[in-house]
Amino acid sequence: MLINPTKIPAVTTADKVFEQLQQAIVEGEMIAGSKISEPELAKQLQISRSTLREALNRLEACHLIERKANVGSRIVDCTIEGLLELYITREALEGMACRQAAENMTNQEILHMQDILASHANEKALQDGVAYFQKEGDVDFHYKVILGSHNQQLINLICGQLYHLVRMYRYQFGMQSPRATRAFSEHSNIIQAISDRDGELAELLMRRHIAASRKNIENKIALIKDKKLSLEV
Amino acid sequence: MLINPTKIPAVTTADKVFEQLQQAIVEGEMIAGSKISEPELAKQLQISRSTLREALNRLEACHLIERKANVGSRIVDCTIEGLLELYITREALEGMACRQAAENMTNQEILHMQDILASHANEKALQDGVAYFQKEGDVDFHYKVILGSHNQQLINLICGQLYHLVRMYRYQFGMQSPRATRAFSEHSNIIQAISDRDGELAELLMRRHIAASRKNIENKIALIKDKKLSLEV
DNA sequence: TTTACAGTTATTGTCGACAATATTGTTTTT
DNA sequence: AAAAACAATATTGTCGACAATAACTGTAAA
Repeated sequence: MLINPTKIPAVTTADKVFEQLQQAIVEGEMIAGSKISEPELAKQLQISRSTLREALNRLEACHLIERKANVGSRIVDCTIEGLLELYITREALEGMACRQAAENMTNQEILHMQDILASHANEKALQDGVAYFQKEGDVDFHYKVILGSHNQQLINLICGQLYHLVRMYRYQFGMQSPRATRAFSEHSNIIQAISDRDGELAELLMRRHIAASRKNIENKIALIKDKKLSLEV
Repeated sequence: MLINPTKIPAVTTADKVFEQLQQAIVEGEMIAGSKISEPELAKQLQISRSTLREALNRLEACHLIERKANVGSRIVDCTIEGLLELYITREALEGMACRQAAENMTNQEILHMQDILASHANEKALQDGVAYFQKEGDVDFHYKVILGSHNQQLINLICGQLYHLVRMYRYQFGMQSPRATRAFSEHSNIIQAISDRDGELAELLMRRHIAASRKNIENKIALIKDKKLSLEV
């Protein structure tokens, strides 16, 4: 399973450290909001501070850490507002990517994507609708669409930066989508629009698909707030 | 005039070098596509290679240079495809930013933006429609909208990364928009939609505004190709 | 008791040197 | 003569040490 389709094999040690730290941050092994001590972490990883700083620079580039001059680096905090902002941004970027995919994907690419979805459908039938998201089928589908846009600018922005944050939020907030079956049919409709070369519809459906996830989250949050309120009163 | 509204005062020398190089690349002083020699440039700037590399990392983060491991850094070169991809991306991101601006801007911010436009209108009248774009009034307007979205994710992506490239392309291709007056009225309509709190319309108008620029460029390119063709034949 | 200041400590930023890798030019072999 | 292998050179990646800045602690004054 391909987690990051734009990944270039890490050759330098700074690259490897970057990937290692990226995973550690995304999966919550390094706790969000905490400060990073360069000397300590360097000793722990058995590398020099320069090499570590090289890796930290790249982590900063994909917004997984924040740096202040002469002060230091902190792992980003996951906030509700940040999560919603991320979804808004995804809606804009992936919507456009989907439109471009409808225009630019090759017939072969489309066929391949249809195959993937069909195989997911089988797995889903077997495992009663739970497997799809647990196996990152969702992420996989979105990646396929994004790459299908053939727009390097969009690909870089979404895969290179946005999606690390997306995965981080998924881990931090333990989001196993309960919307699996509905999302599956939405994916199916999107692919249909793409294969019809209907860019406008494809964008619309993708935006709805992401907006639905966002609203789902907003509802949950509102629910939690209500509960808290009722507990407090 | 505020070129980069998200700019934090550069405190460290690496920061200053970064800004210096950024400007040099954007304005074409360092020629696009050329290779960067770390030892040479470091000596030229009278800083150590480590400091230079720190700056190069940030330039890479905003896609102004490209690095290959163990090979080196090159300044990105501006291609027609890249330019069009950039406009597509802007359409998606700034369209959404505009929608959010309609939802999130304070009344005061809206009033301020209306004032700005009005003052531009006067200048324009005085200087016969040329001044607006030369004074970066266009960039300024777009910045205001983006910041007005109050969406940090969008702001970071657009101002932190996309717009350096946008400005680079403007310099490289010598784009003084001839669409000044039309763009001005488009800006006016967008502000109206924002002040009406009509997010949907605001997004639509902004997307049209950017798409119109893109199509304008596409037409020019087609024209050039035709000329070349007729010369060749 | 709180606040302001000074000295101390620790962390970050910068530097020059060394090691590893890629490129170039030369020699050797087919 | 062309291609391949090898050596020489230059460039990038990594390291440890020093300098500059910020954070902390303790002391003195209000």
